Amino acid sequence: MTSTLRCFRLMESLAREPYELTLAEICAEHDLPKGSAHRLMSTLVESGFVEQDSGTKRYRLAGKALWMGGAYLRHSTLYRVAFPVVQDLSKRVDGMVHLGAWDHESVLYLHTVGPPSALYLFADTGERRPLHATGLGKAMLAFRPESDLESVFSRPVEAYTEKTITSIEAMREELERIRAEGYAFDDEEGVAGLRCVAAPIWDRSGAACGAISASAAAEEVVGARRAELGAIIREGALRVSVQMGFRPKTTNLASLLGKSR
Amino acid sequence: MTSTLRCFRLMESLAREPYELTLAEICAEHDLPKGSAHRLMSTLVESGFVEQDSGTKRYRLAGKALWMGGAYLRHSTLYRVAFPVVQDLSKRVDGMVHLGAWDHESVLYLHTVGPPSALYLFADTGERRPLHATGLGKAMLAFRPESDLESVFSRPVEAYTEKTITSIEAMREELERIRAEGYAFDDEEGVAGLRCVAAPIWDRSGAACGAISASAAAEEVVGARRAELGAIIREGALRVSVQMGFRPKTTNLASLLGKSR
DNA sequence: AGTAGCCGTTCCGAAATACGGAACGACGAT
DNA sequence: ATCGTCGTTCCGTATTTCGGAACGGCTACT
Repeated sequence: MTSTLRCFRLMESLAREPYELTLAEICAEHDLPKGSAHRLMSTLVESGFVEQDSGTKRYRLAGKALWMGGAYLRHSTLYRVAFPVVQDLSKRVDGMVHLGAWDHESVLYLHTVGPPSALYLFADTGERRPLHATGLGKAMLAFRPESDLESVFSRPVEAYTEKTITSIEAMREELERIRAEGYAFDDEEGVAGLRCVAAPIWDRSGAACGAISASAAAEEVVGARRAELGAIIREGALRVSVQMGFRPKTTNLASLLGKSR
Repeated sequence: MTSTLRCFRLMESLAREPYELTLAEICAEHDLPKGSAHRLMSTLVESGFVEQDSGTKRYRLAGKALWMGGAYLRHSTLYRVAFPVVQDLSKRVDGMVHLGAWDHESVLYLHTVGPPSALYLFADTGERRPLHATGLGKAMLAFRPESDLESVFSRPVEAYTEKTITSIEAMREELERIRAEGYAFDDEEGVAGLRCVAAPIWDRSGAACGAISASAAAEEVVGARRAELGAIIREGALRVSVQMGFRPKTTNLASLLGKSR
């Protein structure tokens, strides 16, 4: 293992709770001698991505880390194209709207816009969540090649709530339903008490590269509200898709948007 | 120079436009032989922070970079405390509200909330801007030790518009005005056509560690509107300060909030 | 179709760097 | 005042990095 990779490992542990570590804690976590850990951390500090608190001597990520993360977003066409749409959707559904990207067989959260009507607190940008237990993930998976589905279920998947779909057969049926309806419905499968509706975003090559979701407390998504949200989100996601260069095979866009509208 | 620091340098060039580079471009930019650059980039790819497009062979930042940037925000108490306040302020002023932190003698943008009434497009999280040409920067500088001011002007400062304050004497007067009014006014000093009003956030130790600003087209911030915005932003920033553990020296908070309210 | 040039990748001996145990020094707690 | 903890420094050994050169695949021009 090269020293560089070791440095990255150490830096990564600063990106997890509790976000601030002493040298001794780092040594314990990575099973390193003090001298080595100190040298590696000094290199990280010199790089500017890590800083050491002059008082507590603890190490933490520096502002440069945020800058680099921002650069990822600035480069992301998905983010740039979807940004105004997500904001618009948040207003139309008056709820929390998420934008996620397909990344290494998981959902990478790119952006979240909260409901205009209420305060919210969420800092999930950059978080990674599983495909099988999120509306975003299911929406993408439904329009991905079979191999991706199999890959997800090649290892046991975690059940986050009692409603989480954990078998590939059940998921296959669910994905069929999603393809038929054009949007995914997450019924407290990832977080208890939280329902969400999601639709995929296709890129120029026709691959489901991302998704948009609207989420709300379970009791708010009942009856006709579900299909209503579905139609809004599906339409927004398609708008993003077209801007991404996606050309629907059917010349009739209406079919993708369902019977409503 | 260690190989690790070289890796970080290469990674940083991927965080700048055009965000995607070929090996040859990296060699040219950093004056490296092909073999060395290839090895360093391979290490970065192995780390997971950089990925190589299988088609174009170009290197770019990977999702892990976003994750790490997000971790910085999740750890930031300033971000967590100010988040709901910034959102509330955006509604009250119906405009763009920025949250910035003091970081290495510049303004580090942590968060932006757009006007609820209109679409906007901004991805400035993680961007760094100078203290002397932003409302956020001036607001902080006004409540910082003199040494910080001198440090900023120890080198020639860039004039972004014809209104940018470039002399330390003029800035000293400006900061005096800010201390008297309790908020900073950026009159197209950073970007032509853009005015903004900003107020500092103090931490437990009484240091101006961040600031909040409201910005709008110059023609929207005229007459009484300026003081109106100032009062709103100042009040919000103080709310954040108190939550950060700041104890105003004056028992009378009203003095910090000015005559209004 | 042929060929020249560009680009990414692989290989290898020489040389510089990383390695980690041990000693040191600065605090804080007992 | 003393012990223990923690971060820092030092140094000989061993491993890794270094970068020139050769290779192979691709594209564009002839």
